Amino acid sequence: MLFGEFFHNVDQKGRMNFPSRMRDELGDRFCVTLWSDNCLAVFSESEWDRICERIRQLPLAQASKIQHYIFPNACIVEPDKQGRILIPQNLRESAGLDKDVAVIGVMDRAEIWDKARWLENKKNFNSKSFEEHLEENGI
Amino acid sequence: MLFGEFFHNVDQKGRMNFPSRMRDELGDRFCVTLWSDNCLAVFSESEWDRICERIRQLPLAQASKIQHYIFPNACIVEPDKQGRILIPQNLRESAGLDKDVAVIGVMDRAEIWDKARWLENKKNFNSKSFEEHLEENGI
DNA sequence: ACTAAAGTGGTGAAAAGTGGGTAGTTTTTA
DNA sequence: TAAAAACTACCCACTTTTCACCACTTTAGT
Repeated sequence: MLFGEFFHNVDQKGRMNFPSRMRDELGDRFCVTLWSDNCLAVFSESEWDRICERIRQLPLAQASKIQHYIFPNACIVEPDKQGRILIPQNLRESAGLDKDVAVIGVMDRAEIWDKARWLENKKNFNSKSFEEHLEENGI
Repeated sequence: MLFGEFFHNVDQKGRMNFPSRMRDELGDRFCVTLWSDNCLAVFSESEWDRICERIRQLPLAQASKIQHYIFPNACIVEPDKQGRILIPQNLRESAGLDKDVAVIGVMDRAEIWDKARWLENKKNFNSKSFEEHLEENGI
């Protein structure tokens, strides 16, 4: 289970540290791909297989759109001895990652956001809207 | 079953003592997460698993909002030998915890409030409105 | 009043995070 | 095709943070 909020930065070489707690959870290789809100999603290999399986089961027409979004913008990364990963430039650009990034745990995946964008996003989802969602969904 | 009202304080390191009676009830690891009213909710691991399961079963679009609220603002804590737990900074900030906090038992969960906010909240929920609620809900 | 439990504060070792150098490989360019 | 440039993996050194532990104080119960 992935959770928490961590702030790191991308160095001049394009490396970024990945929170150690999450590395423990994700295994020593994981998949990074473009996701909704133009953030990057990080999956463990097993979780990634599950996603692929779900996409495989979609009708071809619908699958195609999703496939074109996800797969060209996906890669497998392996942290170095210091726990850093190298995000390919096209992914960094797509997600608008510059220097300061936020890594957040979202249940079965992690997400990498530009820090400023993440903080902005947080503001829009407050306690009140949370309660409404809980109610709507009967939790 | 959790009940009662306890007052503790957070030290400079973000540690806070957790009422021993509640520790007995919650087990030796438990989950703290941001909840409604900007307070923190504390669940036993089994209770937490139940909540996660319910969220997992929601349609992806709806689940996403709730996930983004809860999971980045959640953590699993384990009391130290003195019975203290460490609340991450982002949780303390989100819940507005400074020094004095109130821990209250609410049936199947505990809640952690800033003490002043809790006392303020108590004032607004008096005997009269309690009776009205009982009546509204046919209890 | 004495004993045990609960609560508080502080310290040091280990882990995590950060920056940079170097060497080997690949890509670009003249 | 050869030299230059860019890229990346690996390694080392340093700083910062985290966490487990110890010692002491306060509270509660008999």
